[in-house]
Amino acid sequence: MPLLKDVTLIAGPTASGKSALALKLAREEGALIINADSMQVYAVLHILTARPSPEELAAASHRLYGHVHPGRPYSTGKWIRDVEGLIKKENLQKRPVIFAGGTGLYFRALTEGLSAMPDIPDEVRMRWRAQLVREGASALHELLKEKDPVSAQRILPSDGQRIVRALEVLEASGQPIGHWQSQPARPVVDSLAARKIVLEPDRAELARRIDLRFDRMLAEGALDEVKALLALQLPPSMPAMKAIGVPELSAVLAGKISLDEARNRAKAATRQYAKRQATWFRHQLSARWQRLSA
RNA sequence: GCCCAGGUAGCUCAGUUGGUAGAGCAGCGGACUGAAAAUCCGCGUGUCGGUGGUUCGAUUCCGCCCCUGGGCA
Repeated sequence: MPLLKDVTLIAGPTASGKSALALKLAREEGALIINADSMQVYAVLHILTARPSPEELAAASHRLYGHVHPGRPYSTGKWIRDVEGLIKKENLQKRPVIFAGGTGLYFRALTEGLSAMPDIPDEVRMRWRAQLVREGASALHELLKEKDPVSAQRILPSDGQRIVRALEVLEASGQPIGHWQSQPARPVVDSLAARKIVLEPDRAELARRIDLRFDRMLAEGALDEVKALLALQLPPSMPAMKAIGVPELSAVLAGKISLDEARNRAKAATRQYAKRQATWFRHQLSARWQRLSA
């Protein structure tokens, strides 16, 4: 599949105004907007993930928003395959496309590709994750040292998630994860031809916007949204259950903390998330990205 | 006005039998190849409310003052 050429990438921390910018450009250029945010893919969560409003959705074509059931395991790999499917199905080589979102890894997958790796059977994945919960990260790290010493050296004994990933890839494929990661990856978009924009707003200003936005989310019915999500009875380890605001508001519904407490915690969690995003964009994106302080 | 309890990091508080202090949270910096809104690493000097006194030395003991709660009038 040829690389997509007529592409705009808009990255930025949460609440930085990516969606608004994407919408403006899309209307000027007749472009299609594709979501590059790992949480906005989930159905049910539209308020808490700050998905575009119905009016915004009507003002331009949007794809890959809310298309995943929160109980379905999703991943960067699935997303990039969804993108490739869209490109084929809608013949996007012939149309300007805008990717907007806050998930740095998704942009990397777009511009550099993901190394081909085998799918991990759900059974294998669930088993290792359960073992992580039971035995803790450092015990699994000991195991990894025996089975895949190269990875064990690269991964800290406290980093449970990466340890489990290395173990499951090894079990499912018979090869260490490093073997797969050294395979050449195939990008999806032509990074040199693309217009690449990162929004980098002032931290204090961003914090103000985050506060206002979370208050607005509550006013718009975020609590009801969490109720609807909880009604699905998903394990709390599912990614959708970890969206900022979900654990906090669930605790309110369970009578464990006050709404005010939840409000403060969710705002703090959002600020911390924005900081991690800013760090990623600062160091992981190439110098060829245009950085807007707005 | 009197009595009691407080006043220590941005917040909540611990502590120093006198040798200028440390937790949680917040905040800041960083890592990042299929859960990435994830996962993980690192960073703690602050007139210890003010001012006098005792002392080699006071945030710690004593006096006075200020502030915040609560009680009594």
